[in-house]
Amino acid sequence: MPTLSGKHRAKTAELCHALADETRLDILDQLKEGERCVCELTDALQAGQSRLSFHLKVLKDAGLIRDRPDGRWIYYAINADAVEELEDLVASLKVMRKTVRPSSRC
Amino acid sequence: MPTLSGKHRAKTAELCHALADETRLDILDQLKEGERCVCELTDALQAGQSRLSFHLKVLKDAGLIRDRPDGRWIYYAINADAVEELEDLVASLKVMRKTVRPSSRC
DNA sequence: CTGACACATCAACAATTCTTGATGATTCAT
DNA sequence: ATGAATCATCAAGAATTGTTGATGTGTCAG
Repeated sequence: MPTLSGKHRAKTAELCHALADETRLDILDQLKEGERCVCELTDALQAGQSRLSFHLKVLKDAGLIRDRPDGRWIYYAINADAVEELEDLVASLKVMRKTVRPSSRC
Repeated sequence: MPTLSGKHRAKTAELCHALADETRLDILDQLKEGERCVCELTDALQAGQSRLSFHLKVLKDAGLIRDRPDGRWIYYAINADAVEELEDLVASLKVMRKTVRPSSRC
């Protein structure tokens, strides 16, 4: 339901912003394999703990991932709902007019 | 074909970055109705010509739009190919393992 | 209770991105 | 030719974003 225009515009921009960073794409690529805690991610990607924590927060705020605290660890995983929102965005881009010249006025 | 990992990662990030701005989402929303020249866009959205030119370049560099010079005007339109790339990205996010705990080591 | 571990948060700095106004190139009308 | 219109580009500053190292919080093992 969140698409290009209207009040969802800001949320759409936030969602895309979260995807607009290579470190965060790496994180998502890891999470595709299943839940991961931060220390596993710092191993897999070669990044400092502070840096990963920052990017995980960006992804979480955008709703792309969720966290599940378990004792001393916090497990992160992809949030399937957010992926659906992305599908809606792409779908809305596909709905294009085929008319070539409906405008004027310059 | 461009997904999360590998050499396409940078291009994916660029694509998402182009979508991560409200002004650019507004532009795409306008272009959904068909081709538009810059002066039509400056009218529709309330933005200076210089500012729109900047964002149009970002969208064009990412491959999301194309331009068609015609005399004194330049018409911009959505590039359908880029939308397909976005579909691939979303599709790659949907392919998730359902296993909950394949990892260890912390 | 103490020390080690996993993680978040903060502060300071670096890097990138966005905005604005000015200038330049090209096209068209007269 | 001249002047106006459309658009790109540039330079400078503002704003946002990302990085790094230090510090703080909660949890577990001994």
